[in-house]
Amino acid sequence: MIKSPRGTRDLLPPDTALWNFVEATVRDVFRAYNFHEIRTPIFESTELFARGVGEETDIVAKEMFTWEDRGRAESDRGQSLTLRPENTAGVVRAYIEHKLWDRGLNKLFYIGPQFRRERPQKGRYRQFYQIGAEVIGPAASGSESPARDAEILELLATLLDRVGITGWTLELNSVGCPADRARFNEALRAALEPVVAKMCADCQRRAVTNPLRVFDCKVPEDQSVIETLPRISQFLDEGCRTHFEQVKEILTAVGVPFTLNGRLVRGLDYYTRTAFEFTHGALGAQNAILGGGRYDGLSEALGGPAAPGIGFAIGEDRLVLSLAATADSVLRTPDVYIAPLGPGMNREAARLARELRRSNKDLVVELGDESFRLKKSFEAADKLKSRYILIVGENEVKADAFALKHLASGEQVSVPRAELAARIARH
RNA sequence: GCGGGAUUGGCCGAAUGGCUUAGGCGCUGGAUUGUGGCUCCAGUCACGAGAGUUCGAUUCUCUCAUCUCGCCCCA
Repeated sequence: MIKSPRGTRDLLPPDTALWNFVEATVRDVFRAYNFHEIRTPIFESTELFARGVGEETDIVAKEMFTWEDRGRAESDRGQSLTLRPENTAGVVRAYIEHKLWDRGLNKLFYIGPQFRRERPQKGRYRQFYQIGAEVIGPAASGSESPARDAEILELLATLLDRVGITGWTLELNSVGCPADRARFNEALRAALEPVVAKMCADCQRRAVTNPLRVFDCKVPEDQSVIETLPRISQFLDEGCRTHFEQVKEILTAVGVPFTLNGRLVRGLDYYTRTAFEFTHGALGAQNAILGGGRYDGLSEALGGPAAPGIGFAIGEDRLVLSLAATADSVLRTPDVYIAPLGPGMNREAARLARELRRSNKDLVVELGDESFRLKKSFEAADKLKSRYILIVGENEVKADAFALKHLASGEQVSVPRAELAARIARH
């Protein structure tokens, strides 16, 4: 049997109803904040990710699905292409390519699949879905303002509430500018040198490869040492410090709760200043339901104009996973099941179905078959959880009035053809 | 890439070195052919793949695959 590739999965009903509910709700929220949708290709030139995400990141170094194009045209042949492992680089590429700043488009959102070749786990797949948004534009558009950071975070709090996620935590930090980080890294290495020998094997490795990651350590014995290490907050320059203060002030003013986490560091090279994560307890080791931050230098790194930006990506798989609601609760069931009774009734049933659907586009109409015995039609209507069953038999056709039965109450009435749609509609 | 745990029918879930091997849900049909949801009856569907041990394996061993929980990293 051919199975779906490792780390991929089929989403089936009723789960798809839950996914659609999430996406519809999210679109509503984005609309209220005046964000507009962008759809970028699911594969891009490999160079985009190498430059945009960072050569040294795990994503680029070992997790991308990459292949070489073998097109006929000289321009295609040999080009290295990659399934997108995240969507920010693609959005910024499009921003530069189409000069979106000239069109006043600076608040964009996307929903779509991303690909990383990782070991699958709970809430981690090789094809996974992200819902993300970016605010990007020339500094004159206000894109650098702490007000944008706060608005994004407030939007996220609203979004999670609307979707029905309870018990989330917003963790907040500032990772400063590249210059701040360089000085911090230096100080960190210096501070680690005398003590690293006492730490766990992972930390000893991190101390060499990427000192920032020492803060991710969860080994209890190492915590006391980690507490003594310098924090990024001590290395922020005046501009970054003020920026972060203002973000916190606005958040407090609008009433979005947050926790400062001086140990929060982001994995991707392009992040600057504000960094954040929303976590949820029900997710095990992958407790981050979404992550994001500011990336003021990304556009320039990709050859574009200076364009400060801030964005986030929600792991949609993880979001759905932490939803308390069951898929059944958002699954729409039929309003009416039409039961053609006996030979020749399919035609009349089809006409009725068409009339009902045309007269009220919100009605969900399920059509049975004339070969069914009436008992079987009832069973089918019950199984589908239809609200009404509409019987289409010879008597009804003669009278041009049809037996309509409410299945839950058992109440049955004869309804003239012209009144059917109104009768069935939800009140 | 590295560890631990799993892998029984459409789904959940027992037992067992040989004697069809549960139970529940589901699905199909029936209990006299224009009225269901309850009940009853009948039917339906399996031991992840390969190799080995054995007279014989779903049950023991090994390898692989997949899933899962961690590490790494991230959404």
